[in-house]
Amino acid sequence: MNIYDISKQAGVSIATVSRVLNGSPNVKPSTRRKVMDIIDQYGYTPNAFARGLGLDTMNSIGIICADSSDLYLSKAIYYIEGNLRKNGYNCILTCSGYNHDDKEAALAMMINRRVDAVILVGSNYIEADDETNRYIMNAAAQSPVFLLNASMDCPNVFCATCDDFKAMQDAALALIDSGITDILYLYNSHSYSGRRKLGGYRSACEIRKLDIAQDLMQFYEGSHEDIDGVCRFLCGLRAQGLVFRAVLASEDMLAAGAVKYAKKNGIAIPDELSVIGYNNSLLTTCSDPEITSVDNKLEALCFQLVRTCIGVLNGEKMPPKIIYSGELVHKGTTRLVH
Amino acid sequence: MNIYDISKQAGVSIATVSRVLNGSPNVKPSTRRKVMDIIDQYGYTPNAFARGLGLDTMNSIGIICADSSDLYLSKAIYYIEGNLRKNGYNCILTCSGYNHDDKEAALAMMINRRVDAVILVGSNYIEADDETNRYIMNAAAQSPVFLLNASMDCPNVFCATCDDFKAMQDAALALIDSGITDILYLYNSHSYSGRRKLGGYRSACEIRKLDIAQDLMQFYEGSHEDIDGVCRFLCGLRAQGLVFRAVLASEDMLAAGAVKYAKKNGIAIPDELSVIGYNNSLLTTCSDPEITSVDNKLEALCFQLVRTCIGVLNGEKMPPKIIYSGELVHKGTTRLVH
DNA sequence: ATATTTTGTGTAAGGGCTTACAAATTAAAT
DNA sequence: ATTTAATTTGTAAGCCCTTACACAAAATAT
Repeated sequence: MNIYDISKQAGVSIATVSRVLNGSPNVKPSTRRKVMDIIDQYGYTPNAFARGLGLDTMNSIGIICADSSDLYLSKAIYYIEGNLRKNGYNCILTCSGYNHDDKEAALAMMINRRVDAVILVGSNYIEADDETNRYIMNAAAQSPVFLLNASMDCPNVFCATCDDFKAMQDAALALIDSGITDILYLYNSHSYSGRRKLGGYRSACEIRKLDIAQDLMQFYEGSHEDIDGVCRFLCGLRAQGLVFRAVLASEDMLAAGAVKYAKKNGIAIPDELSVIGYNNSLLTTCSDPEITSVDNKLEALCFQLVRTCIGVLNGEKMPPKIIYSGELVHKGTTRLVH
Repeated sequence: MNIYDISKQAGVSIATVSRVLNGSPNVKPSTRRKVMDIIDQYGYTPNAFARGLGLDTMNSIGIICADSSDLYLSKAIYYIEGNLRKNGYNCILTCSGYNHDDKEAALAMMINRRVDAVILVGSNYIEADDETNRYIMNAAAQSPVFLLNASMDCPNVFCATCDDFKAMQDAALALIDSGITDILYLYNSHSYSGRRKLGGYRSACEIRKLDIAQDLMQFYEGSHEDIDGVCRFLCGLRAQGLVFRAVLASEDMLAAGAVKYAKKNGIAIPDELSVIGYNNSLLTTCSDPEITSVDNKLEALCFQLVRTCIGVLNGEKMPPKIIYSGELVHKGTTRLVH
């Protein structure tokens, strides 16, 4: 069943059927009705591929993320997909993993499929190195590219990011100003936002004239889900004699590991150990006590990113960068001076 | 830049270019090289829409889930997408929400886009009522449909499910057999698997000749992320005088709420209250003590579902149903007799 | 050296839609 | 009633591939 069949049944030309299908105003109401009746009767649906070929778009947008099951990224995907759908777009999702070549392949695949735009979800995607820049630029030459929680100066690349530097700086300052100086900064990503966060921590220490002991910045190499691994990792540090009275984590899951560590070792939270996480995810609520964490305004960022995307696709001039401020949400793992 | 341009540059016909592009064996090696050189030189990529039109497929598969940010569903998506990608398929993802019409619309959209198959992720999608059956059957008339954690007898519909009935029955029996009779069954979904789980609980009670007090089966209406809401809900039940010495939950998040409730009220786990969750997700590790939970073999199910899907698309005869057994993973919220 | 098979290549016909432009119909203006 | 303008419809030319079929070239058999 194709447009010719419908046109024959309705006694009109294919052009008229096409106009009806596309809601063109230049169709006599009676004709429209006649055609619609036939369409409904046969349950006809225009062939999306042919349509795509004619219009050079299938209204689909590529979403690439490293790992769609990640607590944080999955939320981003949810928000982005929902907003795009409201605007009439479909999403082609792919998980690139954290490997370089796979990321590039994912991007190339999207371009091949001729998506209208590509959204790179999660700063984990963007390693902020020249190699990455190169292939994102290549992609941007074909389709506009939108980055969530990353930043890049490149034509046809648009970003929505949380000011992680500032947010982490604030979190660190809050700890310092409540009298804690031995702050262990715990992170598990060298990604774009990972660097920004680390920078924020360092900057806070500088501002308050604290020495930044190298071993108070620890990189956790384990899986993104291995809370117990984090716990063991911290136990190890303690065994080595490292002293810290706060854990400032680049992700809630690391913070959850820190809480677990404290319990295991009979360390009182927040009296003997303060913990601050990042993302303010479900994990912060699940933990006991609940974890103080940075809300990085994910929903708003996703909303704005999609808004920008739609604008660009409609040919509007859009700002290349949107920046939101994070916010420290005080819960049970800190006792901060306000 | 299209296939004509390439053919002109390479001094061959478009048919030859097409053959090179599609890896046809009937091309002289020297010709292939000549064509490939031009293709590489211009970075040419065949138009996916035209290809789709010609082949009547773009190798894409629709994934529909209620909520891609759900801890459990997001994992399913991750596994499914990964497996499909390995087999050369792309995924079009959409979140239908829990509303009936939206689900139907999502399904219709996938069919319109002419996906090769549709995968419905999560039993939440399948309400096991006639209305749902109708539109899934409609869809199945166009493309094969694959259900994760749901079941349906319908041509062109294939399922991979965990035997939730049995798993929940086993969990309940384990509690009963360790001497606990006041088991509060807590659930938050009337979905296909939700019913199966409830059935398992009831069956266990019957087997052990326990009366099933109606108020020991409680439905939680709040959000799927509101752990505190669950906690309040249980506090409410307690205030009303309901006595229970175990919480058997249809989802880990509910179990996490139960743990929180116990702590808030100074109830010792597992001595005074046992808790069992379902899905064995990250939440079980995050909680203190860690939550005993049912592992429902999600990864294996996803693997098999995709395997079935690929088989069907290759024209192979595939089994319409795959059933795995769940497994109770003992952790800290129970002290069960083995 | 010729006939036969195998291999490689080209021509042309779709696949199903959109849309510019031409043509026909209808409405408004004179 | 006739001319002009506005509305509605149809024709045909793309969009860019794939592939059946025909034909040419090369390899093998006679």
